Amino acid sequence: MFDTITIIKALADENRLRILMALRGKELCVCTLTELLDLSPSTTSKHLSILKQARLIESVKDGKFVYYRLVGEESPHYHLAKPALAWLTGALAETKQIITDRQLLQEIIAKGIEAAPEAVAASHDHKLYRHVPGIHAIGKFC
Amino acid sequence: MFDTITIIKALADENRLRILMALRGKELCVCTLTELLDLSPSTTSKHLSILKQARLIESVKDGKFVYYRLVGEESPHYHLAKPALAWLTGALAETKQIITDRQLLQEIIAKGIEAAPEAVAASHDHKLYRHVPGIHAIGKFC
DNA sequence: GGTATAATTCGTTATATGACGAAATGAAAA
DNA sequence: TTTTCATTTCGTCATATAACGAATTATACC
Repeated sequence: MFDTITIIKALADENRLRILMALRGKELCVCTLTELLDLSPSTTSKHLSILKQARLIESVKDGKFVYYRLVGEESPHYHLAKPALAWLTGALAETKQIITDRQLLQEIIAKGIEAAPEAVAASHDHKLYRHVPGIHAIGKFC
Repeated sequence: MFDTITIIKALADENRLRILMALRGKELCVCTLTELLDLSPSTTSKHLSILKQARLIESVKDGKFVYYRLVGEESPHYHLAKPALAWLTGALAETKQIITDRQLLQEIIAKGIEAAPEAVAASHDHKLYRHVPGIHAIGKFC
């Protein structure tokens, strides 16, 4: 019961719901999410730590960026997170705010790529892609 | 999105989760829930009003008692409430706290019936059953 | 009628939460 | 090496929340 309450409390904030919906099918770094939500970096980081403590998301460090993603099937916490995320997706994925976020996120990412074309070229050469915040796709880009 | 956030905030409290689980399959009045949760009547009433505003429960007045129940299929809010309640049931129904509550609730109801056998007799005669808080079963008693 | 009981509303209090900026940390770039 | 940038931690503030008791309303009982 305690785990479930922790999850619910983590879900009980609009910005954290937007984060979870933005992370469907991909990894995003803190700065990208900060721009999407229009919050201070410290606030965004705090929201991410709450979601992480609730075992809804996990993080990977890559150079100076920290990428967050929804917990994957291989995580021991997946069985608790999955039903909650499935419900949320059904309830929220096609709401105005989340549709707008999807659009905005595309623009934020496109802007980053345009600003650093050499980084994109490097990533095509299978080198590390550390110059722009960018995005890590998980499975298909949704 | 606003509706879903209202629902999540309504779920973000242990006592309200206990209420929702207690209401599965039956109607209960405020005084029975107050005894189950060991809270003041005003606090219990406030929790119920939050759940009602979130459209997760509805109420029926019967004499001096007010019975609360989970929103039924016929409610226009059912489509929003159902997935949330289904998730919760899966996550919580077999937790220690909720199992204990089921046991305790049986005892509270049994005690009320023992204290007023004539009321039970009246209910068997299809008369109104207003002397003890009691319980209204919805479908099978679960 | 008057009293007792169930429920709600209101005011108060203590705690929890979400926001920010400043400061600290760590890694890449110049 | 020094600087820059991404991130986190910490302290602070304003607001939201959960609890209670007192007062109010409505109904049943005597």
